[in-house]
Amino acid sequence: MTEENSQPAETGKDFIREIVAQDLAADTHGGKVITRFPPEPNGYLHIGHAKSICLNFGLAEENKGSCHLRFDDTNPTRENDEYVKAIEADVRWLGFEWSDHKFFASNYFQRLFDYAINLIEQGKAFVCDQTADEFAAFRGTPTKAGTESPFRNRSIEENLSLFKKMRDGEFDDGAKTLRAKIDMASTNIHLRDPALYRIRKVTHHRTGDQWSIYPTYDFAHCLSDAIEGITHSICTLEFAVHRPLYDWVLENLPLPQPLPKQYEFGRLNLDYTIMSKRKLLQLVNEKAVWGWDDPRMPTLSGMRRRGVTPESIRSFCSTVGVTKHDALTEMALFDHCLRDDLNKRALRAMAVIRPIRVVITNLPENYSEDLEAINNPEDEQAGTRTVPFSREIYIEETDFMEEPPKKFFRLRPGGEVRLRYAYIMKCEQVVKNADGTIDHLECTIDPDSKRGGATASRKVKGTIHWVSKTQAINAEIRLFDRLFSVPEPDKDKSGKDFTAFINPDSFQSLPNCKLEPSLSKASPEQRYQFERTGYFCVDEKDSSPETLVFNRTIALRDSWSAKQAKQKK
RNA sequence: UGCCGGAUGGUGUAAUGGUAGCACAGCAGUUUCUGGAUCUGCUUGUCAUGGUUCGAAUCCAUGUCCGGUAGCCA
Repeated sequence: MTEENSQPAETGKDFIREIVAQDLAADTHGGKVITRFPPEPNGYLHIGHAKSICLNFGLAEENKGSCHLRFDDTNPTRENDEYVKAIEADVRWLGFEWSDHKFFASNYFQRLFDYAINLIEQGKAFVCDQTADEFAAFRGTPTKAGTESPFRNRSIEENLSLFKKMRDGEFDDGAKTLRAKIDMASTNIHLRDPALYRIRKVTHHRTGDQWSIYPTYDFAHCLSDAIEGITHSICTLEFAVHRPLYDWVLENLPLPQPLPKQYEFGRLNLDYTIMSKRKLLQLVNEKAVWGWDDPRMPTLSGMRRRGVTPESIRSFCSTVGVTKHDALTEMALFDHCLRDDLNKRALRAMAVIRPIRVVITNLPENYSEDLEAINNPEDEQAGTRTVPFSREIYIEETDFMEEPPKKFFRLRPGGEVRLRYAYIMKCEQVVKNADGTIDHLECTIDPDSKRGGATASRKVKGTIHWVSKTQAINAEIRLFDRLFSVPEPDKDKSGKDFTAFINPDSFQSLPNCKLEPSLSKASPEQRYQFERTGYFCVDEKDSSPETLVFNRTIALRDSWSAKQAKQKK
């Protein structure tokens, strides 16, 4: 990561960096900063996770500490190894490395079990026979204290024996739980004797059938942090009410000091998309998208496939900052970070997405010429390339209008336009098919108007891109738009499901695009700007040398069509 | 209704008792062989009411609004 990206200069630290700096100054943790990114392997990572990854790994990097990648795999019913693999790949792709600090909560199952025994022995945990419904009914309400479970005062010996039987699979799923004995009258519901262990006779993706009981998040997470010597345990706002329980568990067990401390920040919300793993999974399962890596998905794998760069995601995360209140960030901010990065790194090329054929009548039949084009005006190192020019070319359908509006600077009957890197061209004739559609255009060029030529400096308002017909390569180009048609699809006032707002026009395939020949050797990692159109990359899954498939990562800013749209309104 | 948080332009953020700043978006220009990029300028803000203070976005009080929280999910 470049330093400019990681911290905006001259602006204050966010509140978490402030705390870390204070802890360092006060030597609270012996000068160490150890954070962790703790995904549950039950889905793919999305841009919201990227915010957390950048925070946790960034904090470690900035303070010469370390950040652990820890899989929070305490609920085997919905976790699996495919997700573990995908999560690792995504974190690496984002540009972060955990070296040998890869952990699984499931690695601690035995120690967690021993800690549970310890609590029982202290009389601070008990085995409860209540059903889930009874559990809920006895919990009380925010205003009414709960009622103690009738099993709360079992003897330590009985608890010990029962808990071991739970482990040994002697009871059915849900028949019993291990609960902390805290305070059924607490104003914080999470302190009303919360469950620590539940029975789940399910095969775990790592421990197999070794366990029939699994620790809850509240028991496993804080202890995992303590076991790993985490100094700052950073999570999202909704866990703030769990913090007293986090502290209670740690303070009641013999653990190395100082204990880790939990801090909460506001998760990333982006308009026109959703950030819930459950809902993203629903889109995948209901085949509303092609999969987790659909280019329209806010997942890291989807964004990668669309051509988004990890650098742009990091700069975006740094731009949105870290605060304690929930915010809804505009996608436009992300778009800006994306374009900003792509503009610097993308190789320029010419591609015609919706072709019209043009015959240049004042050129001989087999005319062919090589022209020099700049690969990236933002980066001289990128050099130049050769683009073939000939008697027949393709231009963009949208670059020609028979009856253009005012200020249309492109081609019109009798009008002139500059062909990028080539000649000034005049439209002489529109040749139509029997049905009235345009078959092709007949044009002439000014032969002295090439760069350096006698008439090169003639003022022509518009410059358009083109591709030589004989050397053109065919490709499919896929255009993507936002997945949802409203800013907050999961917050509908009338109670409609988020799927009701899926944008039906979020995907469009153009199968007959014409590309300049240099694009034949494009690789999925290389980002391109198709001049005047947008940023594109080869689809990592569906493209092949025989049939190239490009994805549009994002369109170029387009002040012309923006103005047109406004005038229509 | 309890408890826990939070509130700075349209959006995201900074200012840690001393000139409310930055970025995005928007608007108007400049420039251009990409209607991209660049560059310039502009509009818009401290939730409310009191209090403390020479001075308050910042401290105090009260209120308002918003979010979280009542899985054997994380």
